[in-house]
Amino acid sequence: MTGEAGLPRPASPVLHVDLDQFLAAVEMLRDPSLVGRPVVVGGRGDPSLRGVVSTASYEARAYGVGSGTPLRVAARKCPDAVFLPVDFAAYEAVSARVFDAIRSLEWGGVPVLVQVLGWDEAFVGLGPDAVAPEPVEEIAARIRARVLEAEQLTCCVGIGDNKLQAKLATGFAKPRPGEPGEGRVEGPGVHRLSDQTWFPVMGARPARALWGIGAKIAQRLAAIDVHTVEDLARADPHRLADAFGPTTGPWLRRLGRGVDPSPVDPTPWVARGHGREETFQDDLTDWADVAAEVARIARRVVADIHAEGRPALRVEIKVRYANFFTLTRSHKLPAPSDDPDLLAAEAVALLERVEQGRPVRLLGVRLEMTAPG
DNA sequence: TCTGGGGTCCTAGGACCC
DNA sequence: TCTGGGGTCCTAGGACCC
Repeated sequence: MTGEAGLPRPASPVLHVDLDQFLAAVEMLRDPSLVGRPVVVGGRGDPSLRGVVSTASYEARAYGVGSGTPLRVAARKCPDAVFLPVDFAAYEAVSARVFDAIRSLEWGGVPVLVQVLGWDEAFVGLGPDAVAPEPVEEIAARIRARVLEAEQLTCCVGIGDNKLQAKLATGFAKPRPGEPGEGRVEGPGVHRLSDQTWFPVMGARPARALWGIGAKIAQRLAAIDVHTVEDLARADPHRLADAFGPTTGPWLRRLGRGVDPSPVDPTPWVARGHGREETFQDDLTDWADVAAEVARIARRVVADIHAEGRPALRVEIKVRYANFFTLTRSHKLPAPSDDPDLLAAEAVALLERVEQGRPVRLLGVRLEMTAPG
């Protein structure tokens, strides 16, 4: 069986697992007194500093605080919230254990395939030739039970005929924030979308609801009179290709029709590159400081790529001025290098290609690595 | 009330080459 | 006379997602 692009298609349903309020939930496990309270995890955990919310607990979401809300705004909307800093190492450790627990599950006598998407999400599926004997809803229930048993965390599961459908189905399974002062309102925990229910459920929803369509693409679609998922499915493919290009156009059309030929790919993640960026609490005005900070950040990134054992092939810097205007400059190296002095000097040299003298709010350095192996 | 940090992929224009 | 046309590499920026 082949999909639209001639790629193998999942023969069995796909599941998407999404941990509930993950960062806040980990913090509640460490400090049970937080349970039931509005908890905001983000930045340095100090709402008087620059930063945004990474995860808000459902109690905090009831006050209109969500991912991406500036911490200062969150503190105004929900003054009683507990603010906590992002603890990368803690979430990574719990996340790894959760997905290991899911990987230990079998489905029809065969280990499941797990494709991790981030700290708190994964697709779960079977190989292309495997056939699941039991109803997929039973697997969903076993995943939720295993995650709860192993790590005392709750999660939701979406089921679909492909990854796109499974990912969107999870949204219907999720709890919702209640009224301010209340806790969460439980959702069903599991929801299933399929080729049969795609248009009845999704057709009238805005195209923006699709995974991969953001505000900008939605706006450009509206300009060619495509507003809903069904509009997108019915749109003239040539018109989409003209407006969005030969790759993005057909991909948008597939999104509208609920088609996704990509398999669940359990191959461990290999980063193309690593970068670090830093927003300064006070804008930098002295460009000697700017150069020194770029060199410092570059050396940290070099340490990151040393951990992978792959040299850098391209150096990129990012400069965000106080007015939020942001630009990047990059340079391909004549030969791969992992030399901290050389790479820091390359990063600093790129500063010569931006306008200097204006106050700087953020600096970033990114190193692209050679392919592994 | 200002707007994080870590990534990926796609597009588009110019350079350069045949 | 007017100024090919395709392919690839490099760079900058845009858009999206978690």
